[in-house]
Amino acid sequence: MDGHALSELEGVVLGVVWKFGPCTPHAIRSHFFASRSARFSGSAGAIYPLVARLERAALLRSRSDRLRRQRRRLYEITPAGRRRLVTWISPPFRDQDVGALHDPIRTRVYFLAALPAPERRRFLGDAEAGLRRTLDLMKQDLAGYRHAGSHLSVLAMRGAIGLARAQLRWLAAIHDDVVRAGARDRG
Amino acid sequence: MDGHALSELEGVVLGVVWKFGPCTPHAIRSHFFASRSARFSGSAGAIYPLVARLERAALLRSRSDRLRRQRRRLYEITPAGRRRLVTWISPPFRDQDVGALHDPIRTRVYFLAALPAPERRRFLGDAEAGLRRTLDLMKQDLAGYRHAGSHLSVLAMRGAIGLARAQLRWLAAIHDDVVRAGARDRG
DNA sequence: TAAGGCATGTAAGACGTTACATGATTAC
DNA sequence: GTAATCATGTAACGTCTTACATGCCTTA
Repeated sequence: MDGHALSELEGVVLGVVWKFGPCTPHAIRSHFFASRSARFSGSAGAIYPLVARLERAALLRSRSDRLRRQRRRLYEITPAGRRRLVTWISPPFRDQDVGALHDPIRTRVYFLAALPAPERRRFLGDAEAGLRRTLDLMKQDLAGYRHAGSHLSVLAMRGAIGLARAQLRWLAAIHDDVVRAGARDRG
Repeated sequence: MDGHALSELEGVVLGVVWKFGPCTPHAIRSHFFASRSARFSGSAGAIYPLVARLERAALLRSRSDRLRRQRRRLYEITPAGRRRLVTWISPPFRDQDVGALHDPIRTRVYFLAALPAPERRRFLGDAEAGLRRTLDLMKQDLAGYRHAGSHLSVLAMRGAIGLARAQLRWLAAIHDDVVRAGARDRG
């Protein structure tokens, strides 16, 4: 992280501190708790060592603070951190960044011939139900961001919603094929 | 992995061995090398210990083999492994499986106000170019799967292509907003 | 007064990756 | 003959998760 590239989590944390700082590590964690994406949990064991690392690299700086009698530490981004954030965001993109997205449902579809036809039907039904729930939650998030005037969060959320809709369209489109698929030949 | 749930990589490997087995660990690795998804690299340091683990858990069994004078080990799935695969594929899905997909481009969009407007334009242009390249490659993969008669691979690939198209539509839709966005207020 | 949110951290472990080391076989 | 591919593995490391430990503050 000193000479090397930032990890995905390091980049996001740097971005969060830039966008919402000065803030406590706990506040940073809250963003991950609130996120629909399960990529990172925002666990203490990840965040506290990470901000310490970023501070040692002079990308963040911190000061002690006190809220009532509650001790806490406020982090903010440094000019070097700001430059590093710009580099992290900017092209060129790595192949993995613009490559195929990872989708656990799709991964399982590759092996769906391992299930008997009724189970395959249940698979598709449950996946659709789960995606619809997620979609509803994301629509609520979207309304919240709109209300808060978080312009870029609104745009990003539209992307996430577009992906969920694409997943749902795909499930509907392949339904008949899947239920009939690969009964004897492993698909 | 004995009493616990299978990791994503363990599930996929079990599925690959079921679908293409008996096969060598090297052949398993090839599937990851050929995959458009960057979730797993198929590194030797992941695969060889993993198949050994699955064999200890009696989900795979193996036998020594020889191709010319090349020693190798062929793995195939056991009945217990087959049952475990079915469980791994089947609902109920975890929240993370039907939650928002992780998309590195979208992650960066949250912080796009950190870039000046011309850089934001370049960001969108490069992302679009990268996604189009991926899309083209995936279309070739699709044709290959069709030709090979890999029915479920065709269906899965249609899902991946649908997602890439959704990403491209999203980028086009937010273009004007992004370029104007959050010049002073961090978006 | 109990529950839950705010706040900071550490320890152990799971799970990957990168890099290395070795050797046989095939295609140019 | 030499480069690429097939083939098997190990060692060191990075990074994140789970679980634990502690304490303050607010609300019901």
